[in-house]
Amino acid sequence: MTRAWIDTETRREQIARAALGLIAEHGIRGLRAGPLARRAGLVPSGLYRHFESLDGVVDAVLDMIRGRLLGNVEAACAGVADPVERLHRILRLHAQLIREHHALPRIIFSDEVFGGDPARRAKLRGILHGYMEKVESILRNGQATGDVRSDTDARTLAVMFLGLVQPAAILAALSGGAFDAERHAEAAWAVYADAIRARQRGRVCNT
Amino acid sequence: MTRAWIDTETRREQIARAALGLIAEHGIRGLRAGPLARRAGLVPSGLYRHFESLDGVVDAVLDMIRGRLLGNVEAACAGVADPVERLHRILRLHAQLIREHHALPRIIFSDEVFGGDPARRAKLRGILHGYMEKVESILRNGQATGDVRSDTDARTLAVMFLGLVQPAAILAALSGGAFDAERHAEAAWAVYADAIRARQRGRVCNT
DNA sequence: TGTACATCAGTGAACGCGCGTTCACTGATGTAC
DNA sequence: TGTACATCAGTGAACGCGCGTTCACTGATGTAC
Repeated sequence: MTRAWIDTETRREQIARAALGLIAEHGIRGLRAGPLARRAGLVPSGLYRHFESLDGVVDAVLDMIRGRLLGNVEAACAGVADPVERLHRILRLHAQLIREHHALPRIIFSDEVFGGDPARRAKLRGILHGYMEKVESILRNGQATGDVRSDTDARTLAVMFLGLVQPAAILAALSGGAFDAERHAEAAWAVYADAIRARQRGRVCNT
Repeated sequence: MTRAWIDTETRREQIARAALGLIAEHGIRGLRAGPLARRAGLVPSGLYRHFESLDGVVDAVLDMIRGRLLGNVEAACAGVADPVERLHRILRLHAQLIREHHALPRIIFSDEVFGGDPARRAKLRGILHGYMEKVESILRNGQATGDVRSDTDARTLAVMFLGLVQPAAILAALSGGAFDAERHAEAAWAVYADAIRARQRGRVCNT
């Protein structure tokens, strides 16, 4: 077998990507040295040229996820001013992301990340908080301009926003794709957008 | 040390309860024979008098969860006719349940359950589906009586309902309780209830 | 009411397997002179 | 321009630990006669 001589930077990426795939298929418990190495095209012991341990790989995966999430936010906001429209685009991208990487919910909710090392837990919290803060600031912005209702605080609306995809992601993962998360996201969005929009809340004219 | 001679039925319960506690504290990976046995007041090998394997314990825990969830639904519906009020009560009970048993989200999203054995995955799916169907039927009921908007299908509204607590549960678990899931649930409920209620959707009078 | 026996919940020691990680090595790549 | 050498990505074999599970046992409880 001919050895591929690849510099550590791209190897790290390959390995992280392979890890993401493995996790998507078998959960974080499926992230084992053997299969991971094979998938990345080397031998188990070879992993340790590029990572100190498997934990290091998990960290790299988390970094990757953070990047994608924040990338989504930026992409969604680029060239769009309306806060509600921004959220809509974030939601769509998020739903797509989950379709492409079933791994996402699995990583975020895994004990590996959840229970285990406090440092890693803090890291995950940082990621979620970062993402949520973006959403929250968009909402607050909308409240300032009068596009979004002000009688509910932005944080609550932001957490609700997360709730638009999250359960759908789980149902999709459990049903093996039978449940269409993107479709749900779209339908739920209509309700949500309608609910957060500022309007005169009074009696309705039947005319 | 004096041995406690306890019949297998109550032992199974004790063990399942101990498992729930362990999972709450350390995630499903924390469900190991040693600590579990100690917590239940026996020796590791003693577990195998009552369960075939640790997998069996997990199954028992799942059964326990199913029982609690469906119990909540029943309790919430007892003596209440209004569908929206029913949902409100379910939501409150659910939020309480999560506060008392941080384990819940951890189990539901764990790979142990998620990735691993297809049979167990099906079981979890059954639990979630059962729960969701109850919610859905309440919503459909509301649509029939005209209390709930009919322009969105009940399933979508049901999944959204799950989304009211779920992200909150995760944030609470990650923040070690700093984030108050029950409080969020209540605030989010106001928005949700308002959104699902049937109303004339037309122009609004400013009087 | 006492005795014999089956059953069953408990114990500690040991087994064995999976799997992450280490180690000593090989050979390619880059660089100094 | 060729040679010597440091560096670094690769390999296979082996190690070692954690942990689920098994086993042979002990002694309590329930029951038949």
